[in-house]
Amino acid sequence: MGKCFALVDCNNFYVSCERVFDPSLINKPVVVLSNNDGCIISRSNEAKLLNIPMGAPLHLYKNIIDSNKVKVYSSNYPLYGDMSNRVMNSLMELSYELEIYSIDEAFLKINKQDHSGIEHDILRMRKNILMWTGIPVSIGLGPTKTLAKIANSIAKKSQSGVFNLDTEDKQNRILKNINVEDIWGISRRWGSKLRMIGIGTALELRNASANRIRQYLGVVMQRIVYELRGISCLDLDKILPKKNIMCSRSFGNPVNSKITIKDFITEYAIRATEKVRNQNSRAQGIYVFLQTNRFKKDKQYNNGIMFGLNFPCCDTSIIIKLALKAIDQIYQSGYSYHKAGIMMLDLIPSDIHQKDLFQKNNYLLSDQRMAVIDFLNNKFGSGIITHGKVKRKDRNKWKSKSFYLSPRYTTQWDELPQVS
DNA sequence: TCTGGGGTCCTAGGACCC
DNA sequence: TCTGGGGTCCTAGGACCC
Repeated sequence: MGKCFALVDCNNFYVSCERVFDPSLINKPVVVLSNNDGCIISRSNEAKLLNIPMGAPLHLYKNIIDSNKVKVYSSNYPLYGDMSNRVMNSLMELSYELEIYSIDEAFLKINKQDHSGIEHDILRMRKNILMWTGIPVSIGLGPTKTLAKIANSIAKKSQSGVFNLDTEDKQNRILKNINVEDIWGISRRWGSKLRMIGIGTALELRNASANRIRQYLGVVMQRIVYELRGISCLDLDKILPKKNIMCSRSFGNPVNSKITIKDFITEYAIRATEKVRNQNSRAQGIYVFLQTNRFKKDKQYNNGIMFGLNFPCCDTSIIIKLALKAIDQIYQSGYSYHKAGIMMLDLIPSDIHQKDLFQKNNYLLSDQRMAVIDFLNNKFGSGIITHGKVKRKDRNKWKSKSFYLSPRYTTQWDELPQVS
């Protein structure tokens, strides 16, 4: 018997997190918004039934929301991140190989020779996750990741929350009803290309000539064909450190002052560098960008600049200086800015030291300083130790909107301890 | 009035090298 | 007069994911 993959997907994850801490939301239509309260990015089943689409701008659905008393929440990432960790930890219970694919999804690889007990184990795991974390999950099983993904979409609609797409019989039956656009890795563009050559369903794609598909659409699509046939081409991805790390946000209100933009970019630089240190990396370059609002008819301006670093770096104060220099170079007065961001580029492991002894010593001091800051922020709440540049004054005026924010139930201190 | 914030991989083409 | 062929690295852009 071959491999078996499982895809575990938290049902309506952000909504489910809110429901854990406010059970009155159960069985009611609920939506969670993107940063800045712009779009709807998570919907309860009840909200889906009201035909509120994924990614819909909130303002276009105000009427439906009001008339159906849909509960609306701003996104609360500290809460969702913490709940995600709890779910992922629960998944380790069965000691299958695990790949955390996103905040609300994970693949498992089951290497047992005998697959007969799997469904039972998986059903029990699902029950435990619900009991331990309060989050309902759906689990799809299949001989490849792509088939496990499809199985998951069936599991979501099933009573048990688990579906195994193991036999050819089931595969024939299910794939016939899956549109190509709904296959993992295929979206609108590729979908319409496939339709142009008469392939509209997963079954038709599975039965197509792999070589012809490769010629026409490349290796990625060819792999999908094999995956649909049950020949595994995509293994679990090891949790590799990220190669780039970004921090960007749109502002709550248009900004035209350079000072304010610098305040924001400073914040983003602090966050981004923190994330880089968190995965024990250093950046070899940064990219800073600034944008006006493309949905408005205002004068548009959109620019970014890249700086290489002389040596790999994860020191916040150095990155801040560079990011501010970048703003000096790309900022143009006379525009209403809407969004800015910083990307940390070409990350490499921090233990790759430069040979130069002098540099190494520099790292030591900087690394110690950063470690202290990270430790205190971690222990006493993010932002308790910060860098002199961040000005709190007037900040709320441009801060991302989140009118509907729930408490950070699992991570917030009621009172911050005093640090002198 | 109001439209998210992250990431990945692959390919084609140019520069450069022997 | 003749003006190869193959390899690697880098970058920009396109496609996808949640």
